[in-house]
Amino acid sequence: MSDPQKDVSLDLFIALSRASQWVNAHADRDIKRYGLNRTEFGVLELLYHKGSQPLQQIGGKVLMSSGNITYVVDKLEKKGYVKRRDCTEDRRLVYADITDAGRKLIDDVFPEHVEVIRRAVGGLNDEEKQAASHLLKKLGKYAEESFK
Amino acid sequence: MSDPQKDVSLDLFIALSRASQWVNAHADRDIKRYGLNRTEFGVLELLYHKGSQPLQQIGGKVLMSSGNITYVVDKLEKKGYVKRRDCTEDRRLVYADITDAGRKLIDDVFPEHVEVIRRAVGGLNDEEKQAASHLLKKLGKYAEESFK
DNA sequence: TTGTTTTATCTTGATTTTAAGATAATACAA
DNA sequence: TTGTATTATCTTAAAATCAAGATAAAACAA
Repeated sequence: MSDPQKDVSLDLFIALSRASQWVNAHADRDIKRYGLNRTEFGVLELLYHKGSQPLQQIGGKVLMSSGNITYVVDKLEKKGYVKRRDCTEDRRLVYADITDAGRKLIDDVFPEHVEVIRRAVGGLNDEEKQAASHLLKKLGKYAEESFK
Repeated sequence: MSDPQKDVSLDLFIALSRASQWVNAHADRDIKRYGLNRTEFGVLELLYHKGSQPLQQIGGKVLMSSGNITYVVDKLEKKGYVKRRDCTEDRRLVYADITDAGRKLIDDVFPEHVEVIRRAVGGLNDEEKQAASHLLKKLGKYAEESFK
């Protein structure tokens, strides 16, 4: 930063932020068409692909505060896509189950959504995508572990 | 997405989101120490590095709604880091100027901030960082241009 | 039992978006 | 030119979203 030549780390940081912002703009706009926002869609998709989860575990996977999970699940429940179910063994736990309507929504829109994402990342060819994925996984994993 | 093998685009999208999320977690935590949040810091840094900007243009660069620009600039102005200045040629425009206090803040904290970012992206070596930057710039540029 | 930990909810404040409105500049028609 | 319509910019107010802390309930350990 003090030296005149561009800093590679800062350069990477800016490129990462920009890329994420713009690719997400595509995804968000698409999700909006389904009457959901990014976090709602993320939770619903998680339940679809991974099955019922206690709220606690959802938070860990989507990187969200517990208060916000309650809020998001509330909204999904109001929309009829998710149902809460109390755990009988451990009564502190509350499971979120996807409903038939929720499953149908994902069935209907997920293929389109993937297509939108595919177009959004169309700036790279398959080989480049793989290279980028590999680097980003390494980058993300390190950033996560060193966050403490 | 219907075929069983992992989709390279979706894979990239997830890796991008995760990496951005975790690297930003480092940056956000650091920025908080200065009494600002990510958007405030982003706007202030923009004014520091690129000079005075009409509010409108800030929004374009930081990808924010016009209503939120007003809010963020208000806060920066209350904190004494920014000053509004009406444009004389085009009276619809309002410039945001960084103040001496704002400049001093960035002078003081930017080096530390860069250090935090450098540590956050420490999962890659310089060569990998350059490769990642290159790919991400390409990715971001395409996503931006195809967003319309 | 008592105290600690885990989990979910509630509450509150901060942030963001959206929509509407005010004002100014521009384009265009008469 | 004059007047009108359109467009651009910023602000305001309302509603939605998000995040953090406090609370409550249940599980667990001593």
